[in-house]
Order: sequence, then structure tokens, then C-alpha cells
Amino acid sequence: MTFPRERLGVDAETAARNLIGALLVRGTGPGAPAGRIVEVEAYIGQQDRASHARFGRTRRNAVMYGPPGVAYVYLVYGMHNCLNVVTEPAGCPAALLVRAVEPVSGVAQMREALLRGALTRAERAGEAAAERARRAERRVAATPVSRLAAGPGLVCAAFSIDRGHDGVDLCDPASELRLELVDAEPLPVATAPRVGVDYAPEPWRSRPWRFFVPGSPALSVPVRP
DNA sequence: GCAAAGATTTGCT
DNA sequence: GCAAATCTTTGCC
Repeated sequence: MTFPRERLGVDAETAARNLIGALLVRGTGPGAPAGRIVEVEAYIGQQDRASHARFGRTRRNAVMYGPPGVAYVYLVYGMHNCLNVVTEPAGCPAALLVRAVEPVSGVAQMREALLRGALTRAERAGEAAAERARRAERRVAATPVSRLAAGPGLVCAAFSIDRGHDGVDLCDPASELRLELVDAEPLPVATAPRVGVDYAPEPWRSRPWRFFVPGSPALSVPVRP
């Protein structure tokens, strides 16, 4: 069943809890990558000094101002894509960063995609390229299934998500990238401060807007005490 | 126009 | 445990 937009068009903290446990699906067919979202972070409003919306509306963050359920994809550190799900009613710039997904199916395609990325990086290494490529191959093959999408950059790499998906409607069952509602017992949700936002002043740095399934083997970085 | 930093991951010391 | 990789976006001259 496709994910109801109403579950995202509410306040961001409620939407974050709603999004935990949802299925993220890329493409169609039996080998299509799919996995359960087990960790997200909320970025809420222009006043949030950790959010891309803190500068007001720009070309990059424009979709954050639009309707909920749409993908906001951006590039960080010049090399990693990050997937967000726009939340709150249209007009309020807010998004949920998908930090970790536990693979459910399509694992082979995920490994292929991760390896493609690693090989591209290895090629640029020049003379050490061949050695790097071998290491990348071993590393990807040795990575446990639960760790394949255990980080915001890894989610995009494993699911082949890039900025071409910016603006895609994740609630449309016809979309290449979409969300599905899982008919199961709701997962427990814990909170913690967000990761990698030390540049932001208080109180934004310490807001407990990281939402995750405690004990999941697919979480990104360890939870800060 | 140019300098600086970033919602990360990887590999080496 | 730390630094490099890499390039877009933002801020300031």
C-alpha cells in the first residue's frame, strides 16, 4: 500500500515517527531495492539553525517549501547524496533526512550500486586504482546486509538516488522512488540529538530530533549519550 | 568574482 | 583516532 501523504503533512516530529518503519522502494521488479526506514532526522522551519532552510528559500532547498511527501535530495561534502522526505504542510520548510534503512529485498542490486560508486572513486586514484578496486570489491561483498544502507550517504548509494530524484513524489505509486506503508506492528522509536550539526548554535544543536529504532543493526553512527 | 565550509565515508597511522 | 576526497552553495569583497 502506498504511503498516505496525510501522515507526512503534519508536524515534523509526528511525521518522523510515522516515517519510521515505512518501506523505501527503488524501481520495480523482483530485484528492486527495498528496505525499512529505521532512522531519520527532522529539520524544522527557517528558525532551525541546522537546517538548509536557515538561509530562507534558495534554489537548492526550494522543495522543502512545497507539499509533503516529496523528495529533497542534495549533495554534501562534494560527494555524497542525501535523501529527505518533505514534511509539514506546504509553506513550512521542513524535511526528514533518511539516515538509515534496513534492507528487505533487492540486496544484490544494492551491492552492485555500492560497488559501482566505489569503483568510480577507485578509477580517479590513478596508479593505485587496480588495488583500490580489489579492496572495494572485497569490502562491499563482506558488508553485512544490515550495514549496506547504514548512513545517509549509503542510503543514496545503495538505492542509486541522486539529485535527479529531487522533487519526486514519494507518495505516487508510479514513481521510480517511493514509500510504502508496512502493515505490521509499529516499531519502537527513541530520540537523540542530531548528528553532524555541531556548527549550529544552541538550542538547535541539542534538539532531540534524531528518531530511530533502538537496537536496530542498521543504524548509522552510534547514539550520542 | 573568490574563499570557506559542509545534515559523510573511507582509509591509513 | 584523524585527515583526505570533492564540489556545490553561501557569504563577503
